[in-house]
Amino acid sequence: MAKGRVTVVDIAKAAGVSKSTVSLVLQGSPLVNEGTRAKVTATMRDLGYVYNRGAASLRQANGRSKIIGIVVNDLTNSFFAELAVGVDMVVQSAGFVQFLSNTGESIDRQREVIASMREHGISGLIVSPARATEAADLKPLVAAGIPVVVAVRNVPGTKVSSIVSDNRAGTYAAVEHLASLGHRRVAFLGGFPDTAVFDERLDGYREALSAAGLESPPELVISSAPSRAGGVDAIGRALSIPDRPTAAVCFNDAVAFGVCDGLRARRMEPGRDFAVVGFDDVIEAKTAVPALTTISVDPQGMGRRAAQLLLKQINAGKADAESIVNSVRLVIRESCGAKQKQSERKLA
Amino acid sequence: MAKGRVTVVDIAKAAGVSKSTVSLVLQGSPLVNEGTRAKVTATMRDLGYVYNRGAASLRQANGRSKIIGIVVNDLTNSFFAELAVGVDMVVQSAGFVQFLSNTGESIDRQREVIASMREHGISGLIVSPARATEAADLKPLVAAGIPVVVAVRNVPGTKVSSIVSDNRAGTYAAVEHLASLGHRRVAFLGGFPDTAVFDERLDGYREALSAAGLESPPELVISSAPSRAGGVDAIGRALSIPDRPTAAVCFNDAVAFGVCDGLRARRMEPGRDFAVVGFDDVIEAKTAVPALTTISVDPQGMGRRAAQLLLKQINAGKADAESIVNSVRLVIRESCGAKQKQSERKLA
DNA sequence: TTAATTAATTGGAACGTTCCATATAAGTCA
DNA sequence: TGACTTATATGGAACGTTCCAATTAATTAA
Repeated sequence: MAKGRVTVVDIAKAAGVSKSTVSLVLQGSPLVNEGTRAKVTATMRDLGYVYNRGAASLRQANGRSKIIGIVVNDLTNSFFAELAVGVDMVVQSAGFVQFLSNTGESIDRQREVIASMREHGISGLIVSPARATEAADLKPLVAAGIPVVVAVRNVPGTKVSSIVSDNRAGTYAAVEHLASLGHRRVAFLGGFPDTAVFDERLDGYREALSAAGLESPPELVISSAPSRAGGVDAIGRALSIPDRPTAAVCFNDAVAFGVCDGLRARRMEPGRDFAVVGFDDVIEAKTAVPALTTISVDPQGMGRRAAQLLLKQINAGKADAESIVNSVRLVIRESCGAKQKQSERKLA
Repeated sequence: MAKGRVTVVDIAKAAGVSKSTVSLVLQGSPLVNEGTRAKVTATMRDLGYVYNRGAASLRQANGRSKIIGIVVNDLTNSFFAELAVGVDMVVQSAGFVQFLSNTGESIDRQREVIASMREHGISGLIVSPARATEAADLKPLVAAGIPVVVAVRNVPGTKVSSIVSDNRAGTYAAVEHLASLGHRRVAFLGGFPDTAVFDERLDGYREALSAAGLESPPELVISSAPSRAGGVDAIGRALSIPDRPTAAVCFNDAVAFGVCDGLRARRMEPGRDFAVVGFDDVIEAKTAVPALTTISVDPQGMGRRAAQLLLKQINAGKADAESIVNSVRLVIRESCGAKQKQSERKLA
């Protein structure tokens, strides 16, 4: 029926007003008479008008759009998927829409998508950076006055806002808990040693051990891929050392699940024969058997907070870097054996 | 340093050519001399030029952009996250960028985000529709000539392209396999009965049973939420009926994991004491203990194919609906007991 | 009554790009 | 020589919106 798309001029013509008036209606300006407003909105509905945000933001000062970008390093990891969902929630209800891209830890891909997003005129960016992201990758954005918040992983040497979880406090609490259950040899399993997140978690583990008066021999920290397979591998090596650990705090939940798998493969039951605690509290942690004791970080909440921070900066116009650390909490379930100990105590 | 953003006019001025020439360079036109091209690209780099796609697609005929939209019903479900990743892959390498939104099964939210995406001028849409999505929700898009492909779930009565997996063949193969292992009472567990996907999977189950000469008493199909918790619930009910089933094909992997949990809670070992097969082949299926026998659907591949189909239609200009059904395959692991049977056979 | 105020509306210019038709320069052919 | 090509380069006009300054109409103040 229509030859081209319906524009404000078409609406104006049909409603018998000027395009300026239609524009005012579009923006909900109080300067327009209720009657005219009604007439115009009716015409818009009738003609099936769809707003052209591209044209709008072209005209608007400095081309600020209603688009924010979010790039994550691994969307197939449910932690980051949850993060994206959290961002989406607040971004959506603020009338923004999100460009989402997955880098799969590729720094080149990350560069590409960020460039592409800039071309599309994003007014802000949330990035969970790929490994080895440098400050230079984000520099042009901030130079152009585009607010950026990095999430989950920090980018060293960069002056942008960030939101990371309190990794140190998390593993500290985990070790403290295990020590209170009587464990004396606690391993740290999984993760790649070249990352800031790994270092922080390891630090918390070491601090808690020494605070509990326990030693932390280097052979008890065993790194591996931060995945389920990595966990299987790590527990295998952990159980082969002479003076076996009786408990482990794992780099993340994926590793912890792998550790459980590895234990079962050796006829050991996680929670009863060996205590394991994870990190992240992914959705499956609660329903797994045994339910995983872990450090809960609420990635969705983190995403929400990141988005709120970003929106604040977008609205403020000026973006002074702000770093927020997301507090975490130990949630005690079954895989650490605490529940079991408790029932034993009741029997005694 | 710069007061406003750098535009083609600035580049033209600095390079001593006209804006038209700059535009030609931008589009990689062969009409421009190599020398000028080099000079122009150099100036662009020097001045930190960033292309304004908004302005470009405003001018371009009918405002076709390099944006495609993807809306999924539940991004926290790794199946859909994988789907999105698959889409992202091909979309990215075709020079497009994706708007991604999560509806969380809310039809209102879906309407909002689709409207918002239209305003931003997407040139195509991939949607894994929320439950109860109607043809009317997609009608305006196709009327406007915007290619749409629905994935995973079909929307009845709509004339758009679709890509769904061969649900019937999947459960058929599962039942066939279980029957060949000697099972005579096979349950169908989990899922909501009001969906097309459920019906198709149930159909395949029934057909295979009758093909194997087995009966399919109604008490053996037990619906529940398509989640891990739903699985726990369903197996609980399944084991309480008089003539217990000895095997189950589950609505999806989440349900299957729940079923395994429920079995263990009753001191039954999945694979040994009860055969369970899932549907989807999520990443954890392979590494779980026991490894899950399931129907592999390769959501990432599905995403890739959906994106390819969409891009084809975008490039073709005209979009005749095409439906492709994604074939699935039974992958035999441990939870169905086949491996065990095999080793028993070897001993015999 | 006129002047001043308020309320509602409006035409044109601008945003950054692409497209079209035209222009220039150099080379080729009778 | 003049009339063609061919290879490059170019000024406007257009895309759909918003903003600004200006206009009209209705109301109030003096």
